[in-house]
Formats: sequence, structure tokens, C-alpha cells
Amino acid sequence: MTEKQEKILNSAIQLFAKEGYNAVSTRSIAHKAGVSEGLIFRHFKSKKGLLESLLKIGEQRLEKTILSIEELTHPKVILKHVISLPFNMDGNQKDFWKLCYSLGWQIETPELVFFDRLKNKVISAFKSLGLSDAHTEASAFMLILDGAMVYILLKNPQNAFVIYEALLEKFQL
Amino acid sequence: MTEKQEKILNSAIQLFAKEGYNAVSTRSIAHKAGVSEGLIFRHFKSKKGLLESLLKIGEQRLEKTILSIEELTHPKVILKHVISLPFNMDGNQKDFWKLCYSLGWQIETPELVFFDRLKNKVISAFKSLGLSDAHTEASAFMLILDGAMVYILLKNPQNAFVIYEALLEKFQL
DNA sequence: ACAGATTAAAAGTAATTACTTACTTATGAC
DNA sequence: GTCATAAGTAAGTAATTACTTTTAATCTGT
Repeated sequence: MTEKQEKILNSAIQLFAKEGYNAVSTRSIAHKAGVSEGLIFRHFKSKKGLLESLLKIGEQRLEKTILSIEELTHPKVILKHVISLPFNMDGNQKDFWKLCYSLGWQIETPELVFFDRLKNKVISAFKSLGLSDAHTEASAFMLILDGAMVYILLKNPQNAFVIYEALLEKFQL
Repeated sequence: MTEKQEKILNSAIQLFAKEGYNAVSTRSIAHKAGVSEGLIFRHFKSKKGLLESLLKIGEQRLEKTILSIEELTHPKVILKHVISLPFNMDGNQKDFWKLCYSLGWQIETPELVFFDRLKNKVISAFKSLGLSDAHTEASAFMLILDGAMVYILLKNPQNAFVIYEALLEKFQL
């Protein structure tokens, strides 16, 4: 991975996250990266190819976080870790999640595996808590996770921590 | 409002909701409406003007729903009505909400008033329930409303009703 | 130092974009 | 019926789009 390749990737994810995939031109990416436009196509073939590289890299970076959750055994700890995710993102992670969620509103949703892995872990957690309908409970839980992500990514509030505590209480965690 | 104007509005909101504002061309809107492209600009001045018309109309159509909630007095009834919103949308309403939420990811967020009105009503409900921090509780509640909207609009599931019931239980409604 | 390959930029391409222009057709008031 | 206004279209416009091609710079091994 050359230095200019990284600059392209960094500029692209920032612009995509801020303005949405469709609204960003390859020209603006090249300009922000301080690189010729053609270089984007040399390295990533197409705009879509660039997007796919971003998603792949983002997933890889997330891998150790997901793994550490998958290794947990105590159900309440699992749930607590999952619902903490939106409240513990650094700038890079935020851009990646923002990209994922904004893509969801533009038809091209290239199914992200880690989301299913998280949900499965949540289902197993509710099962071991003895819930009668673990699947329903898990769906509701993931719905709230989505809500929290939207809250953090779109309105980025300063009172995030009290909201986090309120959510914990709601699930008695 | 002429027949062709309505056709333009209908085509536009459907396309915007499905593919996102930026991804839809005025040409495709005109084509879907069976109308010349110039007519869009005659009636709505610009693509953005068309969008603003859609938002205004959508808000007007929502007005009586919001009013009926604002007239409620019993706090638990208020909360139940608000959280029911995502689970009681017809096709037109779905398109409007989808447009609102998808726009949020594309910088041009022309602040929708009804959202604040809903939140204020929710705050007052939590206050009359005697909650110590009604604002925090209301934020968490609206966060969950967002999550439910995303769930319905993006994944449109068939088990929506059981999820709805699970959410009611979470707030003892 | 010099041929060959790699890496980058400069300058294209055709297609598409939002938007205009010039013009025609319907509508209604008097 | 005439005349002003509104509704509508077809054929443009310049700018921008994703992407390509050509040309120049910079390595690399000998």
C-alpha cells in the first residue's frame, strides 16, 4: 500500500461519510488527496471498486472488536458490549459506520457480515438469559442499536453518556 | 395543482425514497411522470425546489396525525401513540419518512418541525410521569423511535407487530 | 549510466447532469 | 372573438460525470 493509495482511501471515506457516496465525485476525492484523478482508477479500477476497498478495510479493522465480543460468555456482558459500540467510536470508526448506514439508503447495500455476527451473538445471549422469544428480543435490541448509531452519527450530541446509561437501565445491564 | 404536477410529485417522491435524492436525475423523474423535463423547472424552479415542495406537502399531510397526538393528555397514551407511528404507515407516508431519513445522510437537512413537536410532547409526557430526568428519558425514547423507523423503512420485516409489542413492554405501556 | 519497467500526472473521452430557450397549445375573462 | 396568462414541449446549453489514453517522471538492476 503506497502513501498515495492511503491518501486516496482516507480522503474518500471522509467525503463519502460526510456527503454520501453518490454526491462525491472522483475528481473531488483526487483533489482532497492531492493526487491525479487517474490514479484512483489505476489502483481501484472504478469508483465502486474504491468503495468496496473501503468497506473491506473497514471490516478488517472491526474484526478484532467483533471477535472480542464473540469470545464473551456471560450474556449481560455481551449485551453491554454490543450496546456500547456506538458510544465508543473514534473518528475513523465513525466514518466507516456512517458510510455503512448511509449506503443503506441508496440501494447498493453490499451486505456486511459483521452485522449478522453481532446479531447472532445477541440472540445467543438472550437465549442463555432464558427469554421465551430470544429472536424477537434480539431484533428489538438490534433496533435500539441502530437507533443509537443514528443518534451518535447524525446528531453527534454532547450528552451521549447519560443516554448510554439510560439504555443500560432499560435492559437492566 | 394540475394533473401533471401531481404526477411529477408522485414520481419524484417514489424515486427519491427508493434511490436517494442525489442519485435521481430530473430526467428520470420526467420520464417516470410521462412529462417533459422542462415542466419540472416551470413548476418547481429547480430540483431542490421540487424537494422542498415534497417536504412541505409531506408535513402538511402529517399535520393531523401530529395534532391528534398533541391533543392527548395521558402520558402513557402519548408515548404509545408516538412509538406506534413507525408501525402504522401507509405507502405514501413510508415514502415521505424514507425521504426525510435518507436526506439526513446527505448534508441537506432542512430541519423538519414536526420532529421537535413530537419530542416536546414526549418530554412533557415523561415529566408528568414524574421522571427525574425527563429530557434524557425523552432522548432515549426518540432514539428508539428512530431505530424503529429505520427497522421498518429499511428492512421492512413481516414480524413488525411482535417487535412493536416488545417495545411497548420495554416502556411498560 | 542507461534500458526497462513502474508510477504518476495531464489531457483527453463520451455520456449525463441540472437547467434554459424558443416555441406551441390550452384556459378563461371581457 | 380577442387577448393575456398559464401549461406544456422539444431541443438545446454549459458544466460535470466516471473513466481512458497519452505522455512524462522516477525507480531498478546491471
